[in-house]
Amino acid sequence: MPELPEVETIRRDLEAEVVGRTITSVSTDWPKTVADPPFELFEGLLPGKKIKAIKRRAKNLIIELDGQYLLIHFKMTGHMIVADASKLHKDHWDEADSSSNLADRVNQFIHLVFYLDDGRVMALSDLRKFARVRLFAKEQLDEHLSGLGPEPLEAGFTFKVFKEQLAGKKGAIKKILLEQDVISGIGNIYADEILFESRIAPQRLVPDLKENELKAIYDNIRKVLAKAVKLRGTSTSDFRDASGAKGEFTEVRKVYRRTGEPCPNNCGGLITRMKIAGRSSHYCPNCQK
DNA sequence: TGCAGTGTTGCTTC
DNA sequence: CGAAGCAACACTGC
Repeated sequence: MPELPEVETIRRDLEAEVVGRTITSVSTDWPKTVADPPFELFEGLLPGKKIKAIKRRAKNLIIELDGQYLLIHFKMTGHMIVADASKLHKDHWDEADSSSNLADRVNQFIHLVFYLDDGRVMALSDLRKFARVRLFAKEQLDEHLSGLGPEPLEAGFTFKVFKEQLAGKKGAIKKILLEQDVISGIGNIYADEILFESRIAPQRLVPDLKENELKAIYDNIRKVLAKAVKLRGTSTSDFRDASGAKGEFTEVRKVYRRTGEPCPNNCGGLITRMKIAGRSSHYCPNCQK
């Protein structure tokens, strides 16, 4: 789930908690988590590396080490936990926590652990095991990120840039908002929320959108994402911040996963779900035209 | 019980 | 070229 607001929440937490620490060792129960280099090499390269900074580009978290960069893409269910090492058992991934709430049983889904020099760990929890970690030199990192579209919350993302990015696009606006080379960082939750706030139906084709409609979408991309960052993300499923807390956008989201509920605009319509480009889209057929 | 559905992305196929 | 399907996994909910 981690989209821009969730990855940014993780980034801020890690920046506060682990910058300046040195990695003492690494451990895994799912070596495929490390895509490059192979884990046998990876685990030998990291001990002794100091964490210099924590950055984010699109939905990627970037941990800057001495001259190298750890890039983590969380895909569907990945997130980072910082805790005292004593909270992890030696065989922590074989131990089920007592909580009945699946997503709170963090230990069970930890697949990669960075032990730190202050007795804590920085751990990747990932129920579905789709997350991937890569270790890069600067040039490789830049190359890896080179195809991404603009960061929607940065000053450079103007209405003019937005329209340039949409030039030549022919598909449904919902589908285009999810394309990371058009705008980076938006996923299924926030695409639905942005279109609801903009009163635009998700299946509307980009070439048919009028200037004022494009402006509404542009404004709401920034408003919705900024609000979600402020509220530390959405936890309709497993997302947790580095301390294990849920994101508060979950409570204020208006359409995502609210199929059948009354429209929050009190228009009398019901939130409807439809598939667009293979993805669930939630919207109010009454308000969104 | 079984199976469709789930936040992402990239690869394959047509 | 684009669009669609699917795979990578594990769990939820109908």
